[in-house]
Amino acid sequence: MPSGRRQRFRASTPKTLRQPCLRQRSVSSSIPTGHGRSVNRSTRPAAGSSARPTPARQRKGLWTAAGRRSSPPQSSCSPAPPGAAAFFSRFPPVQAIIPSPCRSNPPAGSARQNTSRGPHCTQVFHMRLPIRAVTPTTESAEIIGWVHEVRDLGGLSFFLIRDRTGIIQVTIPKKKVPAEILDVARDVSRESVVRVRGTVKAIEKAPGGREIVPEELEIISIAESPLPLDVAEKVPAEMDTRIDSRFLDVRKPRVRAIFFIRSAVTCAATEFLASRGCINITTPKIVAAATEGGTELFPIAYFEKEAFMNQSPQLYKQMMMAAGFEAVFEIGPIFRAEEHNTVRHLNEATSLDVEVSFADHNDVMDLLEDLIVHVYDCVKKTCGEHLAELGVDLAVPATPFPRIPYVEAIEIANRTIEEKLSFGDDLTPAAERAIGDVIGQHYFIVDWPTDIRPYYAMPYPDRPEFCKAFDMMHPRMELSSGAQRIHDHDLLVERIRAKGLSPESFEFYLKTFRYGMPPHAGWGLGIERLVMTMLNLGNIREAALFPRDRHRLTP
RNA sequence: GCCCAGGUAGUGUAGUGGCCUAUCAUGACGGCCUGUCACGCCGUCGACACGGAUUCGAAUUCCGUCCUGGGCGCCA
Repeated sequence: MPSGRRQRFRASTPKTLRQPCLRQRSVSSSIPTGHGRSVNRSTRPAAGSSARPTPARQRKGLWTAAGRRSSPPQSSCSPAPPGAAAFFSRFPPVQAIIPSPCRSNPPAGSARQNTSRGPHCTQVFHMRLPIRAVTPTTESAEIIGWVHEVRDLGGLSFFLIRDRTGIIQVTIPKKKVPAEILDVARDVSRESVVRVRGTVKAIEKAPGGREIVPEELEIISIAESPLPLDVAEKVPAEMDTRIDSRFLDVRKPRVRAIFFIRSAVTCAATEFLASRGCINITTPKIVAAATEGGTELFPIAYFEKEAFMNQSPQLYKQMMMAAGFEAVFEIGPIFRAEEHNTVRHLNEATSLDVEVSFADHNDVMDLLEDLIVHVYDCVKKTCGEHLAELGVDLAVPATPFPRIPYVEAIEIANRTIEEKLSFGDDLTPAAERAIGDVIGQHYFIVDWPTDIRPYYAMPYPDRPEFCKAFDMMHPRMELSSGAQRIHDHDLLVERIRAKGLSPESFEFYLKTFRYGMPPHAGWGLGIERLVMTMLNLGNIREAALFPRDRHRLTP
């Protein structure tokens, strides 16, 4: 039997040193769990009891604690992310770790007024301080976190405890702490969840200038050993291994930083678009027909009908122009059944889609570049620490982005690439990189040949072989594509036919063009690509929590 | 889908026919160690993807299967 297994069972025995007041608090009567059942708290093993808590019993105790809800969640009208504001309001220094749109400032004093616990806070754990909040001047603290590293020097041992706010050192001078704490410390494995309460000492030698000497130490959830990958990053892991155990991979501060920043990106984009009058919509992801032909669709069984996963909200956001919403946006998943296998493609991606009435392609390009700048600016202002973790020195792009006609773009590319492009070719990745090297910043490619753009792109009236379509490029790759759309019903039908598609299968869409359709324009932007290029990530899978690619369907 | 490269302890690697009962690191376990911060030192543990073939002899060569990474087409 592996030694790790043996250790796990030994560590499951209750080894908790509690103060009398804490004992009292933990033996309250049955409480609602918030999960449709009640759990009697007194089932938790008493300190020093000889009862062996099974892993199931341990989890039960956790559920009890985690499920407790003293009050309904606060309204989400608060500018801060729902839930997060209340949860962190007691610890103002920590708010900085939750990226929030940079224009949103919580009302002064709100942190102090709101003393009720947030929806995630619990009775048992409400004394817990985020690790960030423990400073050299803190007198005593109770923290809960994961065991990041253990260094046993003999008479002295160091435990690094990590939560999402940071890492703190817990120092155990073996001759000075109670034997019960030593017993627990001996059984702790890396990545276990532990609760530590103790005095805080300002020590220059310790990380963050402070450390905790424990008066209580409790294993809340033991981690099996060996770990599927090394969270402390002494040994690297390959992408595949990392995704197999993504929940562990994301515990790495560096990986976590990517997703904190991604959250800031989507929050900032949402806030920006709302401030420009765009209405946040949600459109169907299960659809009956292809949006624009071309890309492959994932078929699904929909009762007795044939259905597909949506490849783009394109048709629906245009329909909302006919609905008179005038400006809409959506951040949601898109599905592409293409069998590509590259570092910049996912089969399930996140798209930020925008559509605006009474606007042309130039108007929405202006909007897009303003959004990019706003998002970069917000990330730079609110995510400094996460950027530092990733070693990224973020430069906010300058506007206006150069707008290069397609014809010029292929000329630029042809100066350096081997396989020359001719008119009517789409840009190859090599061409994108060649142009990116010349331009050196975000840019647009405009005035595309009508033939290589979707049917809904508006041709120029005076030279219909070109259309009012554009791509927005990062020097490394395409981030967004958009266009002014055709709003004339008959022209649209003509273009659908010209693409070899059947207008009949688009009737639900075409119908909206017959009862008053305003001129409109819009674009779609890949969130993973935006994050990938912003943070200079080598693989788009780094920017998706649970990437779906050609071969991966789990986790 | 096409092309290329791979699959060796939990993780990351070395190893191109006998020097391999397989290297190094990390890890786990045991021991020593009171200021570590990738702690250090000693000892122990743990692996050649699967099936077939060639050979006196295969981690190494060949064939097949499964799996993975990257490039391309296409796209965001």
